[in-house]
Amino acid sequence: MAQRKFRLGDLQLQILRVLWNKQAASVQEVHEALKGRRLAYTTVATMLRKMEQRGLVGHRLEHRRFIYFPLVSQSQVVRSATTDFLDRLFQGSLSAAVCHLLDTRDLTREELEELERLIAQRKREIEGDRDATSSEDQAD
Amino acid sequence: MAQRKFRLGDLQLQILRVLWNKQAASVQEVHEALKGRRLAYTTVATMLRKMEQRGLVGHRLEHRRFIYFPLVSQSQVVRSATTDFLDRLFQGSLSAAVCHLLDTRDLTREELEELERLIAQRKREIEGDRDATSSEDQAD
DNA sequence: AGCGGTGAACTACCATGGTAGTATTACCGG
DNA sequence: CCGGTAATACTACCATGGTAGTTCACCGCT
Repeated sequence: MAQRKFRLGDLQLQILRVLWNKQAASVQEVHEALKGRRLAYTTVATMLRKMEQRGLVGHRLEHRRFIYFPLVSQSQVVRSATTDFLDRLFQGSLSAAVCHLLDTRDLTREELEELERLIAQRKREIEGDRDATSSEDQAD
Repeated sequence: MAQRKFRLGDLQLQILRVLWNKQAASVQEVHEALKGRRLAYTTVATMLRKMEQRGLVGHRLEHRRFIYFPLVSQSQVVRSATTDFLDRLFQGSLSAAVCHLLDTRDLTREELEELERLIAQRKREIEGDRDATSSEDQAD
């Protein structure tokens, strides 16, 4: 896969999030959705144009207005950002990262149990995967 | 604590990593440690100087050479970068992040169990913290 | 038909990370 | 004492993210 890394800024990410949510949106709508940041309308428009140049979003014309839509999927972006994060800070080691997370975030018992649930579920999934995928039994 | 966010670039992070490992190092040494990147000596020196301006590192004079040392701890940086990451991509939700991690990284059963161990351990720690500071004989 | 509003385009500007050449300085060995 | 070497300082340049003003075109309304 190795899609070239999307190194996105804050604003770009927020804009994309709006587009992911709405599927598509005019500059107005994006600006509105981002009103917490008190940006000028033109700032949003400019950013959108820059993002289009980079292939992150596209637009179509509709009643004289540009309707922008994402060209990259949330999972693509999140995945690439995560890889980036793990590489940069933990040399790619997920467990090192989780370890740090557990040590430095104040998690409640409930949250920890939530995580346990997630892991247990995932474990079941891959067990199932292994049994179902093919007949290559790998005894360890 | 809310230490102002350290938004560090790749090179800066790598340099800091060298300094964290060695405690302190001359430009030469840093340059050497980063030879994989094929940087000019002056690039490293410049970066170090810029980082000093930002308060990330300091230096002392030793036999006419600058010996640089980190002024920020690894945990400070990692913590702030992690917060940043979680905020930017998962609106701060750790479990959303872990969830994504589990879904998109291909983890082996062993890795998952390693994570379970980490979590279980952490759970014991906070339980112990909460109602039994001295008796560590908490069976679950 | 002119006019104002809406939206897009263009341009500009700043900060920062990254990169490196050039100038300067200071020490050391012959 | 002098030149070479090694290290630092200065400066410059580029890319990108972020921010916004100005200008221009067009549409609908009075």
